[in-house]
Formats: sequence, C-alpha cells, structure tokens
Amino acid sequence: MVAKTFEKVVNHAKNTGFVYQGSEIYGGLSNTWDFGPLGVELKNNIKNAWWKKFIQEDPNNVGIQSAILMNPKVWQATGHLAGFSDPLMDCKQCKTRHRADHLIEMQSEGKVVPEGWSNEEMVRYIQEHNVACPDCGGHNFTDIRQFNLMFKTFIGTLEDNKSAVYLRPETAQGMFVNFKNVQRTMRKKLPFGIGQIGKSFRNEITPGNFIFRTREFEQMELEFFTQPGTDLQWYEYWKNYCMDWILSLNGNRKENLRFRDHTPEELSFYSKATCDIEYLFPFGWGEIWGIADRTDYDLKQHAEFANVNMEYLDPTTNEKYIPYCVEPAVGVERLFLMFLTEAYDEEVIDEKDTRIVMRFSPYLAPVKAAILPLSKQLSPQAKELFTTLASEFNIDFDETGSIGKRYRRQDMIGTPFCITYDFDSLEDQSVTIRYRDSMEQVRLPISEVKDFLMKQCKF
RNA sequence: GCGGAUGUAGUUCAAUGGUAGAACUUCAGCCUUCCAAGCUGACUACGUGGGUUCGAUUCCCAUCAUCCGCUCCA
Repeated sequence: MVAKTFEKVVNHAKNTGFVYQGSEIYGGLSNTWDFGPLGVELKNNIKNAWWKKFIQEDPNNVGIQSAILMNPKVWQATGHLAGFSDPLMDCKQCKTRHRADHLIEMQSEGKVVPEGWSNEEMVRYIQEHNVACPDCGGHNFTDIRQFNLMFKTFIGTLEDNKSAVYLRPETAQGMFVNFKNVQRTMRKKLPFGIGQIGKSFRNEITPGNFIFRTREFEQMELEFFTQPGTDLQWYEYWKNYCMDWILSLNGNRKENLRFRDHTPEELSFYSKATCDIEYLFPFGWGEIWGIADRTDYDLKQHAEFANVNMEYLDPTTNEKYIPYCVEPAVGVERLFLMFLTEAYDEEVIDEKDTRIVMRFSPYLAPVKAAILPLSKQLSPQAKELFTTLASEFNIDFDETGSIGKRYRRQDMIGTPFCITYDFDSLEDQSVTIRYRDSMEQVRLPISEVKDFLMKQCKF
C-alpha cells in the first residue's frame, strides 16, 4: 500500500511533465532524470525560496558560485580521495563483496592495518596468508577493483594521472577554499555564512528511489563560520531555522518531518554533532537536510595542504583563531520529492471518479494561474490578460475543451488559481478567480489581478 | 556488481510463430455561458542488438532500462 502510493506519485510526475527519464529515447541512462517544464519551475521555486531565506534576507550570509572542477589537492586535503575510494573484491564462491583492507584487518585481528598499501600488496598478502571469505570461507576472490565515489575526468587531451580532476562530491569545499576571499572582499566579521546552490556528483553504488538518490544532484549548502565555542549554539540555531523554513513552505504540516540526531558512532570523524531533518517518504524515513558542526576541520586541512593562513583576527579581542563551521546542507531533489509527495492528493468524487489534485503552496506551484476564456470567442481579450500577468508569473492559457475539464487539468498540476474570462468580463472588466483548495470564487477587476497574485504567490 | 522479476501507443491493459486491439489521454472539427467522461475523425507501440525460422512482438542469447532484495554509502 505504501509502495503503491510512491508509485502513483512517481507516475504522476512522469505523466504531467515534472520529471522524465534521462536520455529516454536511447533507452535511458541509469539513474539520470530530466526535469520537465513543470519540474524546472518547481525546482527553481525551491531554490529561489532557499536563496531568499538563507542568503538574501540573512544579514550575515552571502552567496557564491564556485567551479565544479577544483584542484585535485582539495580532495586530498579533505580526505575524499582516500576516504571515498574503496578497494573492493568479490568472493567468486558466494558472490559477496568485501573491502580488501577490511579482509586483511579481520584475518589478522587488527594486527595488520594495510594503510597506504597498494592494491598489489594487498592481493599478495591475501594470497600468501590465505585470507578467507568471512561469509563462506572460500579463497577464490576476484582482483581488486578500485571503487571511487568521485567521478574522475581529465583536463586536456592526455588521460594520465597528472591531468586527472574530479567532479566535486559536495559544494562545501567551494566555500572553504574561498573563505579568505569572501571574508576580505565582503569585509565580513564572524559569525558569517557563505552559501551556494550547485551540482555535485557521487558515483553511488546503489542509487534509487526515483530522484531520492542520484549520482548527479543539486545541493544548497551554507557554511556558517563562528567563533570556536559558540558553534554549538549556532548549530541549534540553524537546525530550527531550517525546520521552520521547510514548514513554512509545507503549510506548517509537520507530521511527516522529524529531527534525528546522529549517534556518536555514526558521526563523521570531522563532526562534533550532526542532525538530519528527515521526511517520511512512502518508502520510509529519508534524510532531507543534514546540519553538521564541522568544527575547524576543513579550514585546518586547507591551511595545511595549501600552506595558507586560514586564521581570523578577531577585532574585538585581537585573538587569532581558525573559525568553527556549522553546515546545513540540503539536496534540492530531495526537497522536490518531498514537496511532490506532500502535494499529491486524490479526491474521490463518486464511486467511479477519482481525480488527482496537487496541493502545492502558491509559492511553490509551477503554474501560478491559468487563464480560461469561457468561450473561444473571448480568447483575444483573455490573451491580453495573459500577456499582462506573464511578465511577472508563470501562467497557463487554455481554451480547449469544457471549462470543467480545464479546471481539472490545472488541479492535476497544482495550479492554485484559475482565472475565468466570461462574457460579463467584456462589460465589467472583471474576471472570476477560483481557488483550487476551497473552490471559492471571487470576482476581481482585471486591473487588480496582478496585485492579487503578487500577494498570494510571493515568498 | 550479485540474485530475482519486468519491458507492447503518453498512460493502463489485451492478443498472437504469419495484418498487434481497446480504454483513457492528446490533437482537429462540431457542441458547450463555470467544474471531467456528448458527437465525428486523426496521431501514436512490440526497449535495443544478434540468433533460430520461409517468416519472430512471441522462442533463444546478449545488452540496456526499471522495480525488489543484497553489498556500499561523508
């Protein structure tokens, strides 16, 4: 039943122009998705809302857009090159997969730690010491395959290791490497934040659940730099700030949202505290937003690897220190999927008639209003209204079929307002606006429609 | 990557070793003065590549994609 609902949401998204399968006419490409005309509107609305709330309206924060390709040393400094890369081998006998270094550690009961070993050295060790498969006891492994979670590509024409670069697995490092630039040019004092919206890439072994986990995805991350010692207060602050923002876009419905603190064992080595905002998807609870206290780890690493001074001179105390950092990081596609799921509603009219209504908040709705002339004879005048409104909003114009059918089409994609141009409009220069959720109608002078939508649909 | 299942119009579902059928959707026309399904017509499909066969959408193999499980997950 639960899976059924998710299937319905996904099908509806595909059928109405929110999301298409990537490269569909070529049979698709695993786990890639294209956002259709409605999808890109929804996505942009989400991104714009975030940018407004986290960058524009917050006096402490500024935005940047950094390059996807970064100097590979960045990933050495952060540990991504080492930590994101696993030497994997499969047991040919029982078809299970293992990490070569883990096998060696287990066999030797922790006495041999193959840190820094080459693959050849590990294979040799496994053969010489007759390391067994922990699942079936067999000794028949495939060769090591290096599995790196980062996408590798090459600058220039030579595909040698000197020219290797990686697609960034997170946008965060763009903020860290620009910490000094931003602080100096924007004359920022602590605490302040640098935010960014952009694509990241991770070569996940197991993607899935529609757009929930993809290899190419878009992140909205804020790195908020604080004085050491105040970081945990800010951590709490941003947790609540993020949750409040989601709720404001979700009609304050909080049944399906929760905080989940990471247990000490779960914490990344660089993090002092991490909390996820989770949403109850039809397939289970899933992480939407990760709020992490990253301490001074990133800036320290860059200070060391790039050999630059990342210290901040506190003008009030004249102290020098490396700031701590609190990071709220959210995936756009996950928010998208959440809002899509929340909006999905089926309305039973009678036994044989059910219809799908998407109940987006007006801020998020891909189409803000549809202009519907009651008769095709009224289309020219109705089109004038379309032109006026289209300069500010994404508006639909529909003159085909019965009026009832057109209302339904708009309900199906979550358009909050339908504006009907009728024969009286010619006389009184007014139109009827029908609200999707209440089905209430108001009569408004044409000259006031733009202000009406402005009030209803602004973030 | 491993195991299992699946793959036919945009969607949901048929049938078939010899012309692939329907409903809904879409489009055109008629009708229609505020909440779908009225009338007439039109478009559109056997995932891809091989093989067996006189002939393959159907049988076989591979491949690609999707779903479920496993492995993995900064």
